Amino acid sequence: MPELPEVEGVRHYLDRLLTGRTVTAVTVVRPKIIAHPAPEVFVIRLTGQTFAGVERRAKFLLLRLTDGGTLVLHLRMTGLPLVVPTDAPQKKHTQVILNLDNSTELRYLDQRQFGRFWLLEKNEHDDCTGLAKLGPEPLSRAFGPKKLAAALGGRKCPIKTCLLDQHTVAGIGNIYADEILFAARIKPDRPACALSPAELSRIAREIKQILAAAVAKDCLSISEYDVQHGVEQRDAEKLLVYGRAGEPCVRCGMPLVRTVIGQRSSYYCPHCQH
DNA sequence: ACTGCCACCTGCCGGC
DNA sequence: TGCCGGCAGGTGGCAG
Repeated sequence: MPELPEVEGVRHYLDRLLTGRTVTAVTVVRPKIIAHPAPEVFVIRLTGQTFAGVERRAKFLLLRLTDGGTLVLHLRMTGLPLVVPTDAPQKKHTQVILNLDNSTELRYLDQRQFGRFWLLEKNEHDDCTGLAKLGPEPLSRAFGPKKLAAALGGRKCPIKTCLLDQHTVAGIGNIYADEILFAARIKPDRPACALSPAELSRIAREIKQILAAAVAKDCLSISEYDVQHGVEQRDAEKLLVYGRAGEPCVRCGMPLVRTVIGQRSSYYCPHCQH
């Protein structure tokens, strides 16, 4: 489901409802959701912990604990953490439950079961999560055209594939990759090594622009991340190309097309993206 | 090291 | 109505 902007919305939601709460009990419905440590150890170590705050790195949620440890969560495609009253009816696909000290519980739902939890100790440096290998955070000041050019190196694969590679830049997913390349007027299948410095600058600028706008919009509609419905809605009207094959391009009016790049659906305007 | 391809899962949708 | 293939916003691992 989520790319960086949606994960940021979830971060805000969890930070508001979890900070200061203590875990009174842990139920692991589906053990494979716990990537590290072993599920039994996970339960023992997490019980009694208090949340200090919730941060985000790329698409990872970092639930900081007051003892210096971190509960890491990646939602992958369909992960959905909800904080609900203890007596709320349990929904299908509930995978992990953390009871909290205020008669609420954090319920982790995940239809496709791709999401994962990791519980890291204060000074645990073993990177079982993959966090250490991530590329720069696209909205940080440290990221810009130079960083992008350096990360792309002379790679021959399509620029879209490179943007989806979390080692290049961290947090872009399939939808925003298409939106970014449309805004930068670059065809998604262009080999990264064939892009000019000016084109790379446009891409770097649009990465920041598109993601920042999406984060801002998500914060405004955070109430949409609704406990009742359990779904956050991406405003599809804001997407200019994704999912719009056959519709007229908002810039030139020519029909948008769908193709497949790196086994992922890709949408672009063959007339004004080069 | 890079690249392509598959696997991991469930559910939904359109076509026959 | 029902079955079947294709598709889904992510990533890790494998082979070449």
